[in-house]
Amino acid sequence: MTPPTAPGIRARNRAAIETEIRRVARRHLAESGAAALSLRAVARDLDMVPSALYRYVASRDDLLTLLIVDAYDDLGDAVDAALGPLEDAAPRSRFVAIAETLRTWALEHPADYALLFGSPVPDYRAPADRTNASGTRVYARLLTLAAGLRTVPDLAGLDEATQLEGAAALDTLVRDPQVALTGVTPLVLQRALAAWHLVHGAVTSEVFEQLGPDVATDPVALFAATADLATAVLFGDAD
Amino acid sequence: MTPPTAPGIRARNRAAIETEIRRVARRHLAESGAAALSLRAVARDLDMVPSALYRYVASRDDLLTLLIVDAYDDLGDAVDAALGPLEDAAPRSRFVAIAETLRTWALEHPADYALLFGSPVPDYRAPADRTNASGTRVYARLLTLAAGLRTVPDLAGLDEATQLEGAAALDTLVRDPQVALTGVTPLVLQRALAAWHLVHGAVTSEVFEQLGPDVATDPVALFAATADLATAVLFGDAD
DNA sequence: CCGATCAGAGAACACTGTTCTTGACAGTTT
DNA sequence: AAACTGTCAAGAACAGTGTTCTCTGATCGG
Repeated sequence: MTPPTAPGIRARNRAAIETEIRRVARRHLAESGAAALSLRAVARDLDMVPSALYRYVASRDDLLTLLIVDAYDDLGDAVDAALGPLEDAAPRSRFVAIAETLRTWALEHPADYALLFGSPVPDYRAPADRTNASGTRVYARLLTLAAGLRTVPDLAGLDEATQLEGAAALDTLVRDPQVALTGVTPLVLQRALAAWHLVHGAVTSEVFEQLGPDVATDPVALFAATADLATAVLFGDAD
Repeated sequence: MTPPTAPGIRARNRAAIETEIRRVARRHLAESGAAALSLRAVARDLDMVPSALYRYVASRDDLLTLLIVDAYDDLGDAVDAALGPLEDAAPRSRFVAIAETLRTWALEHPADYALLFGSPVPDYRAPADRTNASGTRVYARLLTLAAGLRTVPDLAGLDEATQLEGAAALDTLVRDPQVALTGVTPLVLQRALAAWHLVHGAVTSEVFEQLGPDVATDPVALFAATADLATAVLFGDAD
């Protein structure tokens, strides 16, 4: 009955259930947060007994890893989608696109954002071999933008020695062959990191409501100004 | 036997046990993180039965609130101590002092930092009436620094319209009488927030190792450069 | 000294993650 | 077609959790 090259009933069922688990788990994550993610609750939603879940997932931590990779990929996809139409645009508008995508995605998926960029889950370390590929996608995008820069804008009031020493601390990282830093100078990398930290700090503050709710009447405009500031830090009036 | 005005055995015991609970709970928090903070474990360490703890603490969340206030005050004290000798120093060096104190404190108390600035604990909202006083101390310090500024440095490459719109989003906040914003203009406030976000993003990235361990050979120098950048954003070459 | 108040103990309930055993079925091999 | 093998799910169990009772003493104010 089944075509000769078919995956087989078994394999197909397994794949179906695996995606189903992911789906339910992500829903639970969104609704109750990472710390409250319960295998039993997921199992209940799937009309399964808790132990049965262990056929598909090695442990709670393993499920968490799955969700982390999923979240990283979701964010990566969102960034790629935003960057697609801007392929030939100036680096600074590409940077702004990344920043605003990060913000939008974070506000839409606060639990996922917390999972990726919030406090680390205690006694859990994400296995690098499974998360790295997805986790570095956005950073890679950022680095390609910085790679085009040979110099860095000179802001009034900067202490040159402090800046140089800070950049020097990234020297070994720049030379690390594992990180594909296509000829970025330490100074540029330090600036790019700072720009990213600025964006990131702003998003975290808004998503986690660290300054309380409703700080700004127009959060979008406020963030646009912040992102604009970040581009000024990284690109100056280049382009 | 007991002096007439003595607090009485009961009251004294209670006070002693209350501080003891705080002490043990903070140790557990530091060792295992907020999510793993267990009332039963704390009780065990105090040679108490779990239910006895409920004479002193209304719930686990209540204990968490206690720890949050403690942490905020600890950070506030650290910042105040760092700022003390710099009373007459330039705002920019006071800003740097706040930034570096935040970083040092965060690295020394990562669990407390995660509690205050990391992902919010699910299904827990810190009761504002108990945390506000301690929670706003550092922000108040920051604002007094910004209050001296009448204008904001003009960075090359900034889009003026974007900046103005972003600042306008803070207009109602500036006018809010509840927040004692001693005459800070929206533009200055927006810049101050950005400077803070930059510092904050850098600290979070380092404490939570979001870019992996050992990004910089000299994290202190790297952070100094970041803080320097933040002062340039906020103060320019003023002072 | 006595009744009111409070501290702590102990048991219980409803949860959690995880492991082990056991029975049923699918897929493959003979 | 029969026998074997690996997979799946169920069920029970263990240790842990937060929380709420009830009950016994100790401490307090009058």
